[in-house]
Amino acid sequence: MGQNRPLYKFDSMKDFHYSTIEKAIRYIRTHFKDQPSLEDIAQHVHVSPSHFQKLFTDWAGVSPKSFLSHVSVNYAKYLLRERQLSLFETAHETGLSGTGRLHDLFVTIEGMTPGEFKNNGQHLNIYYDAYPSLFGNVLIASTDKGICFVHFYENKQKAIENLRNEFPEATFKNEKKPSHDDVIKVIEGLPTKNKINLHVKGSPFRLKVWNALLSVPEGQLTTYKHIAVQAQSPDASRAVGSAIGANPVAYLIPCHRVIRNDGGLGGYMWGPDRKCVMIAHEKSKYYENPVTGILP
DNA sequence: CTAACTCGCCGTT
DNA sequence: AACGGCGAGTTAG
Repeated sequence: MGQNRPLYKFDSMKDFHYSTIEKAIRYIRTHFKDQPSLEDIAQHVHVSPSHFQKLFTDWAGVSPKSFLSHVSVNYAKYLLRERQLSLFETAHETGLSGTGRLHDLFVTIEGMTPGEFKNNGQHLNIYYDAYPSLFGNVLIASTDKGICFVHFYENKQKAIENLRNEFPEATFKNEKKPSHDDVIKVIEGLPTKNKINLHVKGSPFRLKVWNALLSVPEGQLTTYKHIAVQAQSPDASRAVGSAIGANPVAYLIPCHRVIRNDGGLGGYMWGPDRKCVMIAHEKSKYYENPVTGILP
């Protein structure tokens, strides 16, 4: 399984890696029934098989062949079945044990005060910068109370615009902060030095939903319905969907760990492919080969 | 037995 | 009043 292995030698390689990997994953998802060979996949992403093999293994920690078994429609269904057996216990027991690599438990939400909320961020200093990450480029921003914005992006200017849009009256400084590095660490599944604070704005209902998400451990899945129950609105699955979609801090509030009750992947703000990659990658750290024997 | 469809849910804009 | 990152029940194959 090998966790904690260095994933890259150079940061600048990350983005190239990710786009190649994403392309490969997309190919695998749409062709999984054909069980494409290493050659097939490598050819599709225009890389030599041997190079692709290395690239992929460096990125994921498992070979493409092993990885293939993670990504399929049946995979999600399988997880769902497994989840039904033990979700309550595992989520709660593991969630509170504090052992292992449950970074999300170290994340706490501090809602914005009504004032900050209403003023659109007036008198708020916001420090932001763009970073490459395991799952593509991210724009990270923080106030002095905590992280307030994490968006994956294709177009940097657009992303910055979204950020300004979120807090129209705030003062922005293009400046790196130490807390930003912790965010990257979490995204890469590595331990962080410090506890991470979130400083986000949202209605009481949204905060409830986001808090519920924080109790979903890394590598596990839950459903919109289940979150609705936890938020004490058991019939509000759909509203939960919108609330999750409005999550301003990607990955830290793990909206990628929520799938449909029927086993479907569900939507994702930053593309279903990316969601699928995240799920598969997290899962691959826990099981070497979880679905052997149940593929079609 | 699945896959598509319908219709109800409920917090936001 | 309309619109979703949804779900349960129903129907068509």
